[in-house]
Amino acid sequence: MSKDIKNIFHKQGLKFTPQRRAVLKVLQDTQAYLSINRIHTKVKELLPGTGLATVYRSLETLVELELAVKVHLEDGCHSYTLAPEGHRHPIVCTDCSRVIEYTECPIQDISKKLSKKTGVLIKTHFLQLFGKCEECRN
Amino acid sequence: MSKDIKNIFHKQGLKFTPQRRAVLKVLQDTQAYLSINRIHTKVKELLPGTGLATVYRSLETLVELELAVKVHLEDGCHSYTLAPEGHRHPIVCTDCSRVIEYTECPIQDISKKLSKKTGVLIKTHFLQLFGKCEECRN
DNA sequence: TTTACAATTGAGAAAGTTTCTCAATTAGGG
DNA sequence: CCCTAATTGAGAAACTTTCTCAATTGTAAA
Ligand SMILES: [Zn+2]
Ligand SMILES: [Zn+2]
Ligand SMILES: [Zn+2]
Ligand SMILES: [Zn+2]
Repeated sequence: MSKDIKNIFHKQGLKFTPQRRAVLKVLQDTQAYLSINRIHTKVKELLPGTGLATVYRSLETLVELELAVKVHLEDGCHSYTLAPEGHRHPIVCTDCSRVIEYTECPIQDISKKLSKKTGVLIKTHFLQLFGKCEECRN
Repeated sequence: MSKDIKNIFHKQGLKFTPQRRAVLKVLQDTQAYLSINRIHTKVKELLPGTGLATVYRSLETLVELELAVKVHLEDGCHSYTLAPEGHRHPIVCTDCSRVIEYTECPIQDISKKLSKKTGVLIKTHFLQLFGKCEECRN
């Protein structure tokens, strides 16, 4: 597993540094959207002394490698989470920010229709669902 | 038309100031996503001397009144556009940032199914489609 | 294992974005 | 035409993100 990820870095001529490892581990261990500052805090628990700029740079790298995704929350803050495998969309609990992935994409089916109808050649889409999870409803 | 909008402000005890008028007009005249700075520039053409903070405040007010919506672009910058009537989703041209609205929402149909499946009571969703418009493909 | 080098890091400066403060101005009801 | 609360402009302040550079460190090759 870790070997695979290591290779993803090495194939791009990138180093698999402790800092990048730590950022990735934080995302893996937290199935939720995390702001930069929360990621920084958690990373420093694993690797004291890690700088904020490094967290920014690591996240940028992880997104380029498609190991993480940048998401957009309504309050305006950018957050990050582990990249889903395959084509998936997140359902986010607005209370606890837990993320549940789901695989049924209703967009792909209608993309072609919409392209014809609107004249816009649709390439990508961004979809997030928001709600309240079971635990938070008690 | 303008009377209606005026009333929306007055019903909330808000003033329909020249600055707010100008911000709204910029959004109305530009069927595209606009960054704060571009809005500020265009507003100053209509109303020289308008401060940046006022643009921020006006946009916040317009969003509260549901006359505008805040959107999220992949490069990270927040932008604004005129609020769509009813439930709609935007198709954004990644070249010219023109916005085409479309009304067929594929999410509402499957919300209930997903709620049962995942245990998350789905309340809202955020959907943006990206592509290349006819003009930009030439 | 050791060496060599390009990639990466931490620290702080710098740039950019958003919010806040407050005196002066103004829209709009009466 | 007043009065008053809402709003504004200007700049400071707070916050977020990027940049710079000397020092460090993974990693491939020897
Ligand atoms: Zn929850
Ligand atoms: Zn999809
Ligand atoms: Zn276009
Ligand atoms: Zn919808």
